[in-house]
Amino acid sequence: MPSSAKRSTAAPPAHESPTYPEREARGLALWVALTRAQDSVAQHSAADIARHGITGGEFGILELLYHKGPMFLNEVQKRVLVSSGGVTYLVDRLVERGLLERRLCQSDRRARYAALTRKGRALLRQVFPEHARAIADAVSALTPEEQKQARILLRKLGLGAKARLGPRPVGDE
Amino acid sequence: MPSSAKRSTAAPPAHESPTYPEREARGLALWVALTRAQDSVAQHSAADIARHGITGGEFGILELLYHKGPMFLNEVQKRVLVSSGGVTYLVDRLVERGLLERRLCQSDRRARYAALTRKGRALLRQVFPEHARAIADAVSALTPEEQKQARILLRKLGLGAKARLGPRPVGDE
DNA sequence: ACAATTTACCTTAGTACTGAGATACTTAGT
DNA sequence: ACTAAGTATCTCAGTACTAAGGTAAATTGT
Repeated sequence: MPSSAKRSTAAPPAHESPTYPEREARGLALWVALTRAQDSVAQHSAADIARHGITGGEFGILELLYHKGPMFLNEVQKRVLVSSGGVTYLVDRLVERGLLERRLCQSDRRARYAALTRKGRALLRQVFPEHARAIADAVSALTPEEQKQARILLRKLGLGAKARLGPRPVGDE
Repeated sequence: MPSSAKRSTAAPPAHESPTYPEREARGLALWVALTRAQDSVAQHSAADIARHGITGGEFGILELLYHKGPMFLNEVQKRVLVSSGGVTYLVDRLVERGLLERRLCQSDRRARYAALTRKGRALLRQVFPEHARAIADAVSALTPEEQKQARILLRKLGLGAKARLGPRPVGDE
């Protein structure tokens, strides 16, 4: 039964890992934990969403419109984590399924806004509470207090990291 | 200059958002903060890595082998967040670039292990410390104490969520 | 009024994967 | 030895995007 134990007699040679200064080690450990946690919860989310034949990106748009109401596509793009081409692609697919409508803006003919159809609204009214429960279950390893604390820390982390993205390093290099 | 302000006279109608029980609202807020934070830091990581013409997945494998030494491909697959086909694909590309070698296992001819070439090791020796600094910068909105706390919470969250994935809901539907 | 710029959205080509199934080998049982 | 089952890896078709560039409409400056 120990199938790979036998093989390990021929396993690659041992190896010494380099070490890093405390600041770097701390940052890396946080980054790894952050990615692993996100991935695990994302799998819960995706599994729940997939039951309805929708991808995460599609659900993001549906959910946004369900909660915030009809919205111009450029505003949609700012709020979800996909590119502008991605919004077009996702909205196309949702329109094909009859969950979403594109409507023209009268005062600006470049602009369109997206709105849920009755069918889309009905779907989300049914699906979203279940989804919320699935997410709440997924994060329930943390107590309510810990969840609040984690949210505060993550918000600070996320906003800080985002702010550091824009300003290009000028000067040396 | 307020370009979209004009348009908002024709904007979609206001809308009432549904509300949810506290437990769900808390979980969703945490999930959003988690995803946003991960995305922002991931952009720092990707930007740093891209300077060397490598993707995140490729870097993950290189970094793993750099720190842990040669390893069987199935072990690699367990440690990075990609599928088995993905590992093959990524390793192929790294081999093509001369950064990695596939070696046969003598006692089990099904198995192969991957090892950095001298060139790969040299690349990572140069690149990884910079990368560690980039990540440390990206998360530096949190104090060292906050980073530790966040790491602990995220680890608990991630492991808990992962543990809840396996057990399939048996029974109805 | 007219060119230049900006903004909004879409199209196209390409990328980095995933998932299912195929292949090749090993192990266990008879 | 032969069969069955298990494991390690690869192949290939398909997916969900991204990035760059294009078109149309609005805005600005002259």
